[in-house]
Amino acid sequence: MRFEYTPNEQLTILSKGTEQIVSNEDFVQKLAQSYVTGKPLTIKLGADPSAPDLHLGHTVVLRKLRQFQDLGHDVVFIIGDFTGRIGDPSGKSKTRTALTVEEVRSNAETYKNQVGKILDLDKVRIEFNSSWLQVMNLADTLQLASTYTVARMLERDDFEKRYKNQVPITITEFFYPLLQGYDSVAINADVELGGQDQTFNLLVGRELQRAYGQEPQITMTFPLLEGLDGKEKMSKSLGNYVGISDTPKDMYGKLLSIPDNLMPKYFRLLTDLPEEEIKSLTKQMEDEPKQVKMRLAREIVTEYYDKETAQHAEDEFENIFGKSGDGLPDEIEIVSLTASAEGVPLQKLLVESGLLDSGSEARRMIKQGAVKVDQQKVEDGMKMFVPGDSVLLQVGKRKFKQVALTE
RNA sequence: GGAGAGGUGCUCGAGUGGCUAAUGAGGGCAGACUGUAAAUCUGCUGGCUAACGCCUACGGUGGUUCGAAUCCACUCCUCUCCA
Repeated sequence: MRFEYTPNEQLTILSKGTEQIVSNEDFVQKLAQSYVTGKPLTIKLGADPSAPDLHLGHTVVLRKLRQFQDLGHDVVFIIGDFTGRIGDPSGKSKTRTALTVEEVRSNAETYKNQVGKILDLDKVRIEFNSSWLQVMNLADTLQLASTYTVARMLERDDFEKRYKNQVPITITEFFYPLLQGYDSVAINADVELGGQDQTFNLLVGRELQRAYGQEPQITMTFPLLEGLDGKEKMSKSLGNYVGISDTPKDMYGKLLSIPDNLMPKYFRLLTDLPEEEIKSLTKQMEDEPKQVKMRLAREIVTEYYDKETAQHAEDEFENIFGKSGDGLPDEIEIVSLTASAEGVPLQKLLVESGLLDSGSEARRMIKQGAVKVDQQKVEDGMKMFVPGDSVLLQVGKRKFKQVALTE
């Protein structure tokens, strides 16, 4: 095939937003070589099979992958159905139980649907790493293990930390980087992408490829995206994420709640705005932080939906939280519940409607003045509601339910 | 294999017989202030109950005791040192 962009142009596009590329010279060379031979590079991205809910944190890498695609390179998506059984040691994650074949399959399907919002699925090759890892025998495994030393393993900072702090590390965890690296060997990857926290694993891939007689891959890592709290890496388990399947309304609202200092980073990693514009927006932030943040939210919502939807989300947001609005979203879920003639007390209703999890919590919330009925604060948990009543329940600023009671 | 240390609520971490649903910090939630930002202040943060109160909880099982997170036995798990 013919590449539209020269190696240098490609390099410029592809380098943008990266944290680190190992190594730059090799990358230049690979790009040049593929340009000359007309042979696309094989770009690898590994995916965890257990978390099919993609959030903006994932999209940083996916967006880059899309650029590779647009430039004419081959993207290989590896579903780590086998490595998923070990679980990447990086966090506090404990060894996970093996997923069933069906679970993996259905997760992969979900994944595909979501990834399709960013990548051109027709041009993505999907592989399951169980297809080569499952069949390795002990001899193969030992050979793989012999390519790396304990000392080098302990270079990985989280291993080092845990070792120092006397936190257990299992041998299988040492295998994780090896297996992930072996994936690169299996598909003969030219470039592997990953978050900054994946640096070690990606580099192991290079070593293994060398050991198996291949040209080492280029590793391209990206800054980690902090979540809504502005501190921790965006993740589902921490609840500080914006899912790419979130409703426009949620997406918009969540984005407006990020700490100010995160805005430039979000613009840079999550939108296509040119650097100059991001700079000027950063400047504008000093005087009109809210305007800039609204722009950010609009940009991102537009990316996953469209302009009108984003505008609509903004209008609604302003209506709920703005000074002029009536404080209500335009769509409120309606719940029908039954009640006996003597009625149901408010605190029970809050639980039955699904707004709160337990009666104790309901009592607490009421006591703290967080509960409103038809926009009026109510502090009596025993306020009764009878069949025929239809009321708007609200807890805090963002939880609403319209409850209709029947006999 | 031997010796020692340790396993407490979402997390860290105090607590060595009753006053301990368990100090404190972090996190989270809610209220005030705001731009659903930051900072700050306040309250809440196992479940059931209108409430009094009741139930469940300190790795697991069993025991001592009027009473145990705290003592004993066994057991599982982790770490350190020695081999």
